[in-house]
Amino acid sequence: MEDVARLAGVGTMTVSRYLSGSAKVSERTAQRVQTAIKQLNYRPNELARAFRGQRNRSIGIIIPYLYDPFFANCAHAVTTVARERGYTVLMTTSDEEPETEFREIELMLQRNVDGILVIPTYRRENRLTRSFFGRTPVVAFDRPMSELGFDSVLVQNTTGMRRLVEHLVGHGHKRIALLGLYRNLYTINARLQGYRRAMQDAGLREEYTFDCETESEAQRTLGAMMQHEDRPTAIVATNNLATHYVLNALMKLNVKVPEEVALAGFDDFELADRIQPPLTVIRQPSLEMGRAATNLLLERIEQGELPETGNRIVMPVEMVVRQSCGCTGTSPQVIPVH
Amino acid sequence: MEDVARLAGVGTMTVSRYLSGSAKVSERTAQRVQTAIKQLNYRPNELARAFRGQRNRSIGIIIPYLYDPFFANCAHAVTTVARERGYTVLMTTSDEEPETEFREIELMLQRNVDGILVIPTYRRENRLTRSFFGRTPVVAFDRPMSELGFDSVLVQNTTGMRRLVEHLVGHGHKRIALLGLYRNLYTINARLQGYRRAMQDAGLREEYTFDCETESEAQRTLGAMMQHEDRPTAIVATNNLATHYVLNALMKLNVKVPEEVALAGFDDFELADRIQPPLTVIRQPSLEMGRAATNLLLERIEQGELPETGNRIVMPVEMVVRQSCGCTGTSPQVIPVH
DNA sequence: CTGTTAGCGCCTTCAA
DNA sequence: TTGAAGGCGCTAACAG
Repeated sequence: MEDVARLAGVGTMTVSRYLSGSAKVSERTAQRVQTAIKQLNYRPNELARAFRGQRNRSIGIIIPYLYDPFFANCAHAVTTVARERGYTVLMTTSDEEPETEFREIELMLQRNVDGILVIPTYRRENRLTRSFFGRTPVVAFDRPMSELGFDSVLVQNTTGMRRLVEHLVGHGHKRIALLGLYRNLYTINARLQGYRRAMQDAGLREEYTFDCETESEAQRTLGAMMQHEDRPTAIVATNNLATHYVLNALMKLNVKVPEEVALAGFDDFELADRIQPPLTVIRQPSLEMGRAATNLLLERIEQGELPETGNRIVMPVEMVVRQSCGCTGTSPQVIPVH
Repeated sequence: MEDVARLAGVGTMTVSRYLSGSAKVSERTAQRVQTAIKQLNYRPNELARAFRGQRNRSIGIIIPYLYDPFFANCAHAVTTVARERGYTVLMTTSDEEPETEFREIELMLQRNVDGILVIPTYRRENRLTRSFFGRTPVVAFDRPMSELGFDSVLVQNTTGMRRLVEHLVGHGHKRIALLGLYRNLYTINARLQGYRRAMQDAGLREEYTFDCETESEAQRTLGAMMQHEDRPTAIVATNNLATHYVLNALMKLNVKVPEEVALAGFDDFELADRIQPPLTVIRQPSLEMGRAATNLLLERIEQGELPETGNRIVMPVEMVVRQSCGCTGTSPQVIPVH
């Protein structure tokens, strides 16, 4: 910067002001500075700026996996919003490991990010306290953070699953089973609650299991279930992986969907309407969530205020009715869930 | 740091040395420093370190889209390797816009990243020269960078497609059409070349079109093609999106796969074996690519040497033979491509 | 509108 | 083995 200043015959502050626009610079000097910058091929050192000033114009995001399309979509929205608003994104994956998550958050804090977006790992982490983060804003995302004072962006897990089950009840099903995966995940548990509520409301007997950690276990579980005399006539799955396990298991068991058993899942996926039968699912607004969470975080950063008690933003979901539930329409119907 | 030093009754340098291990610190002082750090809850400021020193322990990565599973997988591998080797990742998306890409790269350079990983947008960018990057190592990824001196990590696009076509020829097909998308993408063009070579080698007439930019255009194109008297008996698609368009179009046109026309695609996807019929595809090693590219970049960074002429690492692909090509095996066969 | 001074937190260099 | 001085590139604060 000094070189530029010298070449332009001004002080470094003039260059600084020209670059940041923090104060007026006369037309003529601006021109000269401009020229000098071009000539020297000068690039301001963002690192020095960040180091000097208070704000860094960067945020950190920690996600369990990037190969999960739902998370990847969220992450895409985050990078997009951040870019539009002039922020740099430090991104890392936790592999659902609390230890990794903790270390990576600490590293980001040490890099003075202005704020942190996190999809917290499911193990209770009493280390992720407000005091750990100091005055750095944090927004939790997809799963709330237990400690008070953290904003959270969530979806309507409970209501979504409830509507899905109600839809199956509407088809006349009396025996509806839930097959699940990762019970200790917040989202999964919330969906389970939705299922339970819907079943209770309909006066039906609940029947749920989380014994399908692997494809073969799912097959055994379903095999046993379907041999039973009063076997379920409909199944809901708590998440994509569970849906796929169930689908594969039913195929191997030669059970026809939806003729012999109806099926519905939570979380839409790209080919849900290309497979046979097209799947009825709850769709989560992944891009909107990423956008909302990032906007909220940037608001907090720019406002400079930490919330007293963390806000909860709950995003609505949609039911995408295709054919696996027993409906016969040829094109999917999208129904908002309230 | 000064506070810590004061509390421990030592100089700041001792603290610094203790933290970085750059010189010996006596057992006793180490203890005292350690305690002081704990007491004050001190965290070293990575930003100041990066600002001061030459190396930053951070890399940047620019990807077109994170919602594309292939890219997301690559990105996952990048974050994993970087984390293991103690690097922070600045990630952003270009949306395939050269302008955005350029600005974001510049921003990363201004943040003094130690190296940059980029999946370059397809428009020729004469601005991305060696001199633009200065002494910052760059590894291009999935698509090579035209300028000399950039390392590139690619897959066997040409050979992969060639084998795929040869496989169809092996099924006895004489009329094999290629349907493509994004012809100006390096990867797509390379695959086209593979198709052409295979067809020439087999003495067959080439028939390829890139008129399927949208689903409806694909349908029109295929509709016309299939009405023809000597219509193709097999189709290859250049990428996932093209495959899906073709699949949907064929379904709407009521053409049975593989009975009436065989189909094979480039790039595997999660549900390729759940759809009807299960798709025969070329599988790209996305995670391995991400790993290889990151390792190469970190090598360059730690070696501190820029390559004279960019190396090309070409990763092998696999052919996953399922049923859409006309094979009848019930479980997919994975065949390495040489 | 413009320049001067000082200091952000760390580490390289030199001296003890 | 330890400490003191100085400066990385930038900008807030205060003059002019």
